[in-house]
Amino acid sequence: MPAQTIVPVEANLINALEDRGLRKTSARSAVTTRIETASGAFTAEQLCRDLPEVGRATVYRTIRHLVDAGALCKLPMLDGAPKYSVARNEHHHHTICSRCGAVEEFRHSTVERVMRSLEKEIDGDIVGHRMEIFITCSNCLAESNRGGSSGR
Amino acid sequence: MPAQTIVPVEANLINALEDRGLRKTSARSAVTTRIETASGAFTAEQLCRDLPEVGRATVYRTIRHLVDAGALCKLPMLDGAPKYSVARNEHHHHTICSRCGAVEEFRHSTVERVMRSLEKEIDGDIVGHRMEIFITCSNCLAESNRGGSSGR
DNA sequence: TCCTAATTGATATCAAGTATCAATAAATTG
DNA sequence: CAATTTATTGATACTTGATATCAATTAGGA
Repeated sequence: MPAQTIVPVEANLINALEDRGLRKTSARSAVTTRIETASGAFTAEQLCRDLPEVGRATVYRTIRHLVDAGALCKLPMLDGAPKYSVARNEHHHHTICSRCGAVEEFRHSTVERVMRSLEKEIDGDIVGHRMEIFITCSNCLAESNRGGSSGR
Repeated sequence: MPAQTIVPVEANLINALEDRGLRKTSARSAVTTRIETASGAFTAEQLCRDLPEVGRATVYRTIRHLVDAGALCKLPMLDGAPKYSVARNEHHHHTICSRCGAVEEFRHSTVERVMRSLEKEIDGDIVGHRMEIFITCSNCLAESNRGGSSGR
């Protein structure tokens, strides 16, 4: 058992698949490393376009596995296809820039505390929650200050 | 101007359309009264099935108008088609029963207060937010207590 | 009533995503 | 390491949800 065979912890996504008893294949590695390399949230179609060597069905299947494993968050958008983002923290929420679509993760204890206070008011058992904050991100703000009305 | 011509305030949805300069047609009335009569949230396809006399395109168009007018909320679901629910209060959130799909509206000042405290922490300008609480509603709880494991 | 612009709805089309299934690749076993 | 078994792949067809087109129809003002 040489120390070299220890898998680096950064390889999160492919591990999440192996933990579920799924085989480590080149297609799945291509998908997971692409997700880990690229920055930020993405749609399934974007991934397909970025990885023409991997079949569409496989891309969709791999995404589904990752969501089932809790390694990816599925974010249904008000219009168009859902976005996916890597789940870095156990429980968290998202900010979504309504101008450029950038998604960031955040967590705040107050939100969780509010949930607990709502339990009394809500008729039924709370089993989960979801919260998205729509923002204009600092990049987009800077751009509109700089460029004037050019911000597409 | 006889008093009789005053429109009852309950006819909310068709009014919302007229307020936007849209004509009051029989197709639109059929859609809005169906929405007002039926209870709870619905999908576009459900409406189409309930109103075979109205064309699909018209159903979808009318829904879109109502959402644009702020009279309907569009709720993207984690899977499948979005649901729509009548917006009774200006600003509110939703509880969604993950067993039967029932949607209820709620509002709570604490949630809004939390939003204000998050403004300091978030990089960018907050332009809105969305929050859904997933519950097992009291009906479903009662049913599973009564029927045992029959809960579908 | 007449006129014009808005509306309708059958149809075609688009987009996102899933099912099928023969060919292929991974793991296992002898 | 070869043989065997089983999971996986991906081209294709299909499903579903929703929108575009456009001739026929209708609402509502003049």
